[in-house]
Amino acid sequence: MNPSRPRIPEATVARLAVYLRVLGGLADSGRASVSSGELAGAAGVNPAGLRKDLSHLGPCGVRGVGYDVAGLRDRIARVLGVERSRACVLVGLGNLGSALADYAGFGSRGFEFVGLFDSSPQRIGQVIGGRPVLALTELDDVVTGTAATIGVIATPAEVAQEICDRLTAAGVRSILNFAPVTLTAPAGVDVRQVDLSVELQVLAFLDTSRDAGRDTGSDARVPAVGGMA
Amino acid sequence: MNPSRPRIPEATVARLAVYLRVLGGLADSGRASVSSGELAGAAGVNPAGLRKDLSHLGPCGVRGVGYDVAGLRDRIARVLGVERSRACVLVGLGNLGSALADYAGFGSRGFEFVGLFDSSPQRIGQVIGGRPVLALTELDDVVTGTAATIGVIATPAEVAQEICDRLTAAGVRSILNFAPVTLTAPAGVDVRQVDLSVELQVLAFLDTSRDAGRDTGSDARVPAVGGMA
DNA sequence: AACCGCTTGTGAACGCAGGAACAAAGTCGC
DNA sequence: GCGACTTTGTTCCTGCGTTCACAAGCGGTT
Repeated sequence: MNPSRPRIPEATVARLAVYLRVLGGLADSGRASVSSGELAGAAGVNPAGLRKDLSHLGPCGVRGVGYDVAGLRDRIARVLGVERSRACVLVGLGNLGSALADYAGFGSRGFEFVGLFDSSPQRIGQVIGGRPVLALTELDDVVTGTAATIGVIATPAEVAQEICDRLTAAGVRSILNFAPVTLTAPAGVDVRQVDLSVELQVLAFLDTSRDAGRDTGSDARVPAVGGMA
Repeated sequence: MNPSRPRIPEATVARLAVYLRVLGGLADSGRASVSSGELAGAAGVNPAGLRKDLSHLGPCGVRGVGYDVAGLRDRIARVLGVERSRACVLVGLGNLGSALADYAGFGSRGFEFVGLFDSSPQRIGQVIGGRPVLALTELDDVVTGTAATIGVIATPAEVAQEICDRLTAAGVRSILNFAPVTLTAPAGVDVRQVDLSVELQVLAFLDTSRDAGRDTGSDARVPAVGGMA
């Protein structure tokens, strides 16, 4: 209940980001206030769970009325640390990296790519998402110069660990890795892994077990797709 | 412990997919057997947890020796339902969709895109990842004709729900959604959400709480940048 | 053939997340 | 001004996931 210090469960943080997106949409459509039930419905979660998540921020609603859309949005943004723009670097501009660099969803949510890096001479100098692709040799200078603390790895798996080492050596402390390898990073560095094929394989398993499972399928397990992934 | 039927926790399924990837690498490098400790290290998990995960498949190791790499790999692949190729359709071939269509990691893990769809006339007819982009009007015929059960949505958020409806109406029962919206699907359809900006926001939160949390950072004298934003 | 070391598989405890029910609080209507 | 309704914030409880620790089993060695 302490508003800022006591650590918030990671699952809650992931949902807060979802609430933030929904609130942004509501604010754009002119809504002034919203109830927990409606917000939970739009986010795909349980209303009680949503209120519990918000309780980690301290009281921020008005009983009998609901939540102020803009106020709650700003409060969540502040807690998540996205109320100010954060500098990120992106390494690897193949298909996936280019998609990430050009993804408007990042810029609109407080993330700015201050450096795009690739090892291929063919890609260096290209402009993707409004920024030029730089050579890997400039990585260290850019990271230290911009004080970027977030790095995104979209390279082939073979070089991902090396890039991770260089990023951490340059001062990056949070890494989002799309390469299908398990990275090892020094203590104090957070690494989040997004493996697209893992997501598909989980789907395949659910599909298979549904086909084969006419016995268990009685209850229709609806796992309340909690889109954290 | 029942080898195949009793439902395996979803968290375990996700890790099994990671083990499968690691085992594939070990098999390629000629390794014949591997211990739980080594495999856990390569996958970034606890050895005891790994053994518990594998226990859901029934006994599949040899005490005192370890696990047979190829045998365990095939067994996991069979449980996950990826030992045979699965037909998938992909809707939305912007930057992200094109990256997905061209991502070799899918094909090598038992997923084949049997149909790429987009609404833009400019993209229809283009060949991406070896397959032509089709018009959305053909979606229903392709899904029913190929018996595809998995659909991937990489469209703008505005049309994602409509695509979801069309996919489920055509018979798709598993959906991987990259659009930043919460989809509602009929019961019996699994939806997994991958929101890239949510991942970054979780990183931002960890970063912020680390900056503010002077208690945890006891051991690491992080010289790094002088912390002026 | 028996011992010993190594590794798996499992049982138990701990902590955490999720869900439902209840009390507090504020607003709207009369 | 007062009552009733609405909605939040909290508390309890149930279940799951994770971790630790130990017994069981197999191979190699003497």
